[in-house]
Amino acid sequence: MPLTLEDIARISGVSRSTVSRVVNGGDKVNPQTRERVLEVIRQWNYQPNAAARRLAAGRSDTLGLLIPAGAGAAFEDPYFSQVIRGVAAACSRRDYALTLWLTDPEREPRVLRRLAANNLVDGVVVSYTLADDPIVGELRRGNLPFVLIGHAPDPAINAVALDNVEAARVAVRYLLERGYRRIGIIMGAPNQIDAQDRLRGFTEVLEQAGVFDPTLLAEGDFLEEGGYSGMRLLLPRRPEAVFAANDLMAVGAYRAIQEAGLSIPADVAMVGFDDVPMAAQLHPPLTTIRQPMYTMGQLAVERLLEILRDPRQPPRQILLPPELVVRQSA
Amino acid sequence: MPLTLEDIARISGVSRSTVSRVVNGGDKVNPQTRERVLEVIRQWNYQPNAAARRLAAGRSDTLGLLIPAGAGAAFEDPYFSQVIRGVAAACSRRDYALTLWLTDPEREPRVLRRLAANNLVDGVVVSYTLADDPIVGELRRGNLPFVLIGHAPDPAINAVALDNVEAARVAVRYLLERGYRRIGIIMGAPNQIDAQDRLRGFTEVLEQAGVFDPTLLAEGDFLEEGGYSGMRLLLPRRPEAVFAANDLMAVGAYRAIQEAGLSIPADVAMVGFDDVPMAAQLHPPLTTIRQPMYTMGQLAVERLLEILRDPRQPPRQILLPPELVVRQSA
DNA sequence: ACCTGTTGTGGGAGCGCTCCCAAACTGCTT
DNA sequence: AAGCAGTTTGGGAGCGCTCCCACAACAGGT
Repeated sequence: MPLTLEDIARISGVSRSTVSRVVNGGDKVNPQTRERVLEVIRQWNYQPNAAARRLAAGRSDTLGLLIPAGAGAAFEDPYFSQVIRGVAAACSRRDYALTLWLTDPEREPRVLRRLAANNLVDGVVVSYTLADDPIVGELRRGNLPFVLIGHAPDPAINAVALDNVEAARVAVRYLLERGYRRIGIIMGAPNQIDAQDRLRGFTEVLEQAGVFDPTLLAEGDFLEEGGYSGMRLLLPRRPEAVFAANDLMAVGAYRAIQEAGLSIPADVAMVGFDDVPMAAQLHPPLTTIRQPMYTMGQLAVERLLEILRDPRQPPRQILLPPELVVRQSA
Repeated sequence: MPLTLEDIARISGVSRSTVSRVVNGGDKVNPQTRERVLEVIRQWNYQPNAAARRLAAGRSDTLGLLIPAGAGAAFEDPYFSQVIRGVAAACSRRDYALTLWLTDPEREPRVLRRLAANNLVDGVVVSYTLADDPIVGELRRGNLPFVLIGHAPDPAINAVALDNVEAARVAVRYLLERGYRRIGIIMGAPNQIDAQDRLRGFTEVLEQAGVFDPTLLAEGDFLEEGGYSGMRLLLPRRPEAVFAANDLMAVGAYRAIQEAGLSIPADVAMVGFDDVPMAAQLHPPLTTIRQPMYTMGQLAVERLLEILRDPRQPPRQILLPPELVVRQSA
């Protein structure tokens, strides 16, 4: 049986309260007493019972990470792994536990309500990728502190994101500068908000340059497969360059291009999005927009902890600047 | 303020105990009473407080997943993402929460002790990849139910794993059958148990065939970079085929081979290990050993739940058969 | 000598549940 | 009419902590 606070108190000859103060880095404890108690704690390897603490204090020292992409196909995308890594690393550093919820989007509200009512977690980082995801409304209505990651819908909401519209602009401007005019896109899954944003940036720049061609739009799904089929559709239309809305689709696009006996970038130039680890390993190495998923995960946690410390803080959007990583595909 | 059991009891005109019974699918409740209470619960959207439940029942409905690979470099490997996915999916299906710990191996015992003393989790799935990881001893000494994933060190321990030795044999035998004789290996990180096992299987088969050549062993690290440098070392020794101890290194090896102006499999054949999603997308598509990480994650959770249901069950090792996926690289 | 403030400590109450045992009610037998 | 088994319900105790208030001890100022 694990020891309790009371046990430690008895052993070290003080009261429950004093031990509690020591454990919680309490303020008003005689240094000698503190030392004595700490020694006992060390010696007996006492660990406070988290459940009791939660119940009594209404605080769990646990954060949640909610990824509605589900355990489904979308999880192939290294994007989510990197986000998880970042969030987990930050939690671990801050001595918070991390509860992970990979849900289907439909089950999400249920999960959320459970989390909130429960003080299972003190706050939650939510990956926001689905356009019109009702989760945002749900979160606002609830009173569980949260930070969105991936998209910042509204300045009144805490979020960490890349400016996807601007990022797409950067990519397309670069292609224009390199002299490409017939520029196509393999779009992301249409219900994904990043996909919509990237398409918007893409369209905008090309229209301004007067070279927008709607026949060079191909639907995609953010997966390798969609990149492949998107590019197959695009190739007969002879694009000089193609912007893939994420790297995974760029991989598929490469496959289609190379199967057609064409070469990158001589016949078709490519720009991707995300800069997943694989991107640098492709042939030729992929020029892409870097999205610092790992860092975003960390930032989201830091922000969340700030909010927990001082709940009255005004909301803040942390928008990271897009960065173009030029390699050899464009 | 969220409602409590007591509130529901008052509203529906019964006692705390009765509501508790209803909530927990209790046995002895009058069907009409049950209906009435359920209706109130639904109407007021009552959610039991998990912390209180944990404290009172000593059960948390939460499983832990411990990955000592850390938030470090090793996490580049999709292996871990897939395991996480599998575990998360199974937990979600069984209505268990999942607490994720990506720790440095050194911090791991501390985490573990915290988990155990705490009833933070009912049980834990532990990724076992580091040879001589003291965690196994630690787990045995403790009384937190656990299942290892990735390697099964001992029939007395619950584990889900692939037989890595046999898997390597399968790969090498295949290469021999195809007529290759100068067969090299890019080994995994030397402190990883899978790396050792795979090397063993590799060596064994070649020695039996009388074609083992110790100059065709190259050190690796399970990362892309190590695959690249390993292959650079190997190439001057003119191997006809190379077995990479995981797919990520095969990617690096491809890069080295192609940079050298050689072709796969004509000049050098390649076999990988894991069958990560990327494997099928390489040029040429990689022949590899499939390791069903996602399934393994699920199986580990199922097994853990079995143990929780009946703690006196004899331990069981679930060993999955290796499967060679023949594509075009060998 | 008194009061005042400061520092350190102790213990009661309570967080929201589960578990257990006892009480109340039912329907049936003798 | 009393007795009994079986079913259904109620309430006390307690899980291990935190929070709050009370109190003890001692300093310094009047």
